[in-house]
Amino acid sequence: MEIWKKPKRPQSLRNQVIEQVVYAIANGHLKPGERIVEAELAQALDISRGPVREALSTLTQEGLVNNIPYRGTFVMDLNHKEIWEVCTLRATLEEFAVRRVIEFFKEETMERLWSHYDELVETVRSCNALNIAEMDMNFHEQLVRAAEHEYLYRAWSPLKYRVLVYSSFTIEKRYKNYDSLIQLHADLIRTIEEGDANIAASEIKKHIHESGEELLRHIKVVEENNPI
Amino acid sequence: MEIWKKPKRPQSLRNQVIEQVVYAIANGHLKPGERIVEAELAQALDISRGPVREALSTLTQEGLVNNIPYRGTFVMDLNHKEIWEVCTLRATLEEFAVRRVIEFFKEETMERLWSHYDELVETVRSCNALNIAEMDMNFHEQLVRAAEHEYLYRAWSPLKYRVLVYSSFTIEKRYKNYDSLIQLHADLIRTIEEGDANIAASEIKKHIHESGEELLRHIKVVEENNPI
DNA sequence: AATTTTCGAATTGTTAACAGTAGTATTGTT
DNA sequence: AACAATACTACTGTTAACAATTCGAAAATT
Repeated sequence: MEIWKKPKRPQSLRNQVIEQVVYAIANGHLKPGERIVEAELAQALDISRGPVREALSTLTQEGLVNNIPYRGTFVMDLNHKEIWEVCTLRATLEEFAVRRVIEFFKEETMERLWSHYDELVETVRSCNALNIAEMDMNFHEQLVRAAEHEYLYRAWSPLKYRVLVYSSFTIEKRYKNYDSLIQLHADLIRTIEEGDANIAASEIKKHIHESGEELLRHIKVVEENNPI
Repeated sequence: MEIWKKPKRPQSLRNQVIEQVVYAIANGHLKPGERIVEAELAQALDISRGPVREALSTLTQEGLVNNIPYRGTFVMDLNHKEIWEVCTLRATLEEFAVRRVIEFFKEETMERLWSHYDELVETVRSCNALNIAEMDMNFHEQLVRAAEHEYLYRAWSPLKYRVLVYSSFTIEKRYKNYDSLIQLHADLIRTIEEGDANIAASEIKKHIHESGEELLRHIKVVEENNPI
C-alpha cells in the first residue's frame, strides 16, 4: 500500500522524505509560499515527525524551503532575483565543470554524456514536460559529475532541485518543439570532444543564461508572500 | 516592551551544536577520522540526541563530517585530493564574487572590506594562529557577501569551515611573518577599487591557489582511515 | 468604535524511551 | 589451538509524549 514500506533498498526515512517533498514541489503539489506542517506531512507518509524534521532541515539548507523558528517551514517563493541567482551560479559552476571535463578528457565520459543525451532525445518524444525537465537535469548532472570534483558536485546539487522545479513549470512553453534544446546539448558535447575549453565554456554559459532569460520571461512570478 | 525577555534569545540548539562541533574540529579537539557518538556529544552539551542528530546531519551535508548509515558519523579526513578540490572551487566562487563586486561597485562595500582588513591587521599582531585564520576567513566571507548573491554565499559557506579547519593547522607555518598575507589582501582591495575585473580575478585566483599549494606542502595528510 | 489584553488552539522545539543493526566478545565444536 | 556459530553490546534510526512559542480571536478597556 505505502511505497514506503517496501522500497528497493531500505534507504533512511529522511532521504525518502526529501525525495517526496522535492517531487511534490516539482510537480506543483506543493506550491511556492505554501506552509509545510511537520505533523501533517508525517501523518501523510505514515511516519513520525523526527525524520520529517531532519528532511526539512536539509531542504532548508539547500534553499528549497525556508524555515522560520517557531513559525514553520514554507516552500520557497520563486522571485525574479532568486531565479537569476540560480542561473548565474549554475553558469559559473558548470563552466568550471566543462573546463575540467576537457582538461581531464576521458573517452568513457563522453560515452556517458552521449548516452544521457540519447535518453533525453528519447524522452522528448514522450512530450511529458516534467520528464523532459528531469532528463535535461540529468544531462547537466552527468556533466558536473564528469568533472570528478566532489565539492563542485555538492555545491551544484542544491541548484539541481531548484532548476528542476523551475523547468517543470515552463519547459513546454520554452521549447515549443524541443529541437533547439536537443541541438544545444549535441553541440556542447561535440565542442567538448573537439577540446576547445573556451568555446565550450561560452556555449554552456550562453545556454544556461538563455534558458534563464526564457524562464524569467515565461514564469508567473509569485511575489512577496514571504512571511517574515 | 521586551524588557522581561532575555537580552540574548538562545539560538536553536541545533545551531549551537554545529558551532561547537566546528570549533572542536578547528582547534583539533576532534581529530580527522574520529568518531562522533551522538549520545556522548548530547551528554557533553547537556541536551538530548535530537538536536545533535540534526546538527550532524547538517554538517554531513556541508562535508565536515561523514555519515555512514547505522555505523556513525566521523570527522572528515583531510586528504590531498579534497584540499585541492576545496581550493579550486573556492577560487572559482570567489572569482565570481569579485567580478560581481566590481560590476555592482558600492562605496560602502569597500569601507566594509577595509574595516575587515584592518581587523585582520590588528589580529596579526596578536599572533594567535587560530584567530588569524578566523580573520582571514572573515575577510573572504565579507568579500563573498559583498557580491550580494544569496546562492553564491550558500555554496561558498560550507567551504568556509573546511578552510578554517585547514588554515588553523598550518597558517603559522605558511606565513612566518604575516606581511605577505596582509599585502595580498590590501592589493586585492585596491585592484577592486580600480575596477579592473580581470586583474582582480586573477589576483584572487592566484592568492587562493598559492595558499592551497602552501597548505598541501605543509600539511600532514592523514591518509585513508576512512571507514567504508 | 477602536485599541489593548487575555486566552486558547495550533504548531514547532525538545526530550526520553523503544527498535533495529553492525561490530565484538564468547562459546562450542573439531 | 583454530574456526564457526551464537549471544552480547553499543550505537544509530525511529517513535511518541512533553514543553515552549506564535498567532488569531474573543473579551475587556478606553
